[in-house]
Amino acid sequence: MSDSTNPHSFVAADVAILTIRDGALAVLLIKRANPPHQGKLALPGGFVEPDETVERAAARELFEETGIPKSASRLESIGVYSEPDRDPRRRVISVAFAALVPDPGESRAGGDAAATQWLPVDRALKEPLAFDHVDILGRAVEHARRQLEYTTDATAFCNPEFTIAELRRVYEIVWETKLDPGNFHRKVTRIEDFLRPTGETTTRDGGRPAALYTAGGLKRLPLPLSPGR
Amino acid sequence: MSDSTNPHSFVAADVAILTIRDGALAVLLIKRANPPHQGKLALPGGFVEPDETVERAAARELFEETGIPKSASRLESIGVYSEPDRDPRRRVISVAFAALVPDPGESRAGGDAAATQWLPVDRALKEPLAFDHVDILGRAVEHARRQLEYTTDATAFCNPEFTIAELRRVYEIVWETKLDPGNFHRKVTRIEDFLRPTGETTTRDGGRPAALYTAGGLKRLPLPLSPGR
DNA sequence: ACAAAAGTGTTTTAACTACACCCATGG
DNA sequence: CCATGGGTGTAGTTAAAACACTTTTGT
Repeated sequence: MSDSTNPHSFVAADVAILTIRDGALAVLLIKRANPPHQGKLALPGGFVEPDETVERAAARELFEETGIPKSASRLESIGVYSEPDRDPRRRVISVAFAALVPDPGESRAGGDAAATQWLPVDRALKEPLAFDHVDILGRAVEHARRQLEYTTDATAFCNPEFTIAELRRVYEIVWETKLDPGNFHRKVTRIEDFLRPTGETTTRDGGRPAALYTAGGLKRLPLPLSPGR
Repeated sequence: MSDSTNPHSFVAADVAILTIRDGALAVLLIKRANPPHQGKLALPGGFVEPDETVERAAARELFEETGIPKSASRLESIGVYSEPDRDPRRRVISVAFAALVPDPGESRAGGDAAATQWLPVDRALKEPLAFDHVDILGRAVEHARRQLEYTTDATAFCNPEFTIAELRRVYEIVWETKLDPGNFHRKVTRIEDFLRPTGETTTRDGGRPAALYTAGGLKRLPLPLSPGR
């Protein structure tokens, strides 16, 4: 670490809160009330306070906007955005996060609901988002797609108890593919500690009752779950 | 982005410069000349200047300490370290990078050579490094191990022209495994755009002349190159 | 009874492992 | 000629893809 002139910055945490809604990957956006970029859509975010880490700042934003505690989601750092002029008023370095959450439904617990909305990501990416938030969102989506291959993060999109078909739909939507139900079932149930059966069943998806599962302790898949090959 | 009180910080870029030396994964460490942690070993790093991005700051550190330009290495962000008390004197948020570079040999181009040294990572991880640099180094090594599975980053450890066996040794050292030479050869040569044959051969590793290759344009492997399964 | 979704069995196909074997050089 | 590492051939094993088929519910 060398000496330098005046190298201090504002550090912000911006969060792409992703969920699956109406059969599509969606992101929570807020309408900015103040300049810069007043009135534009933006990712939730805020400055990192002197006594908190960037992760805690991101978790705080997540909770404020959705009421979802960090423990019920997957929150991952996806990059640092530090172009000197990315904020027109002053130097702000942003640490970007992706949060994968279950669909919270129409209502949200906290935040000023009027100013927030869920938007399918393919539409959100065409919006003129504030700052470089289009870049951040793009990377968040890319990150989510890859994470599903190598980790158990897909379960973060599901309710605490879910069926294998619900989990499969997560993969199908995020990867934009069709997966064979039978082969998928075999594949995920064979992986040790990925899914923990509850013993309960449900018929909420119609047809034969499906076994319910919760996420097991596994975080990284021993073999990648491939989108297509 | 909400308003807040006094949320500005110093932002630093710290770089774990990794290479393969004497058959082991090694990291470049500097001996700190000034407090805090004076005299301790640390990763190269420095504050981000007002007109540069964190990536550029990391590339600058890399060049200053090794003389290696960013283009000849793989430089990747591996995380943000922001515990409020990680620097005892003031709030410093560090953006950590891993740089994968070919072995530069005994001499180094820039930097004050006396204060820098290469250390095998397993030894470095037992040293009392400054700040939270042990954590950063650990994550850098973990990152490198995973990157080798899914990307073509292994070529960054090799000289511009390398043989397939030299590439194989990179994998064997980083993954601490033995790989079958024949199967490895077939596997990597079959992947489109991974390796570009130069037409030249070398006998520098003994035995039958080996074809020389340069890195192709591919960045992500279509199928993971697995360490063991 | 029928539709719809869950879950299992079976055949085919592709990939990986292990290891034998040949090739081309230096000494 | 022999040692050394480069590279190819090949048989056996294993996993994945495709898809037919059985199971269990709601209506």
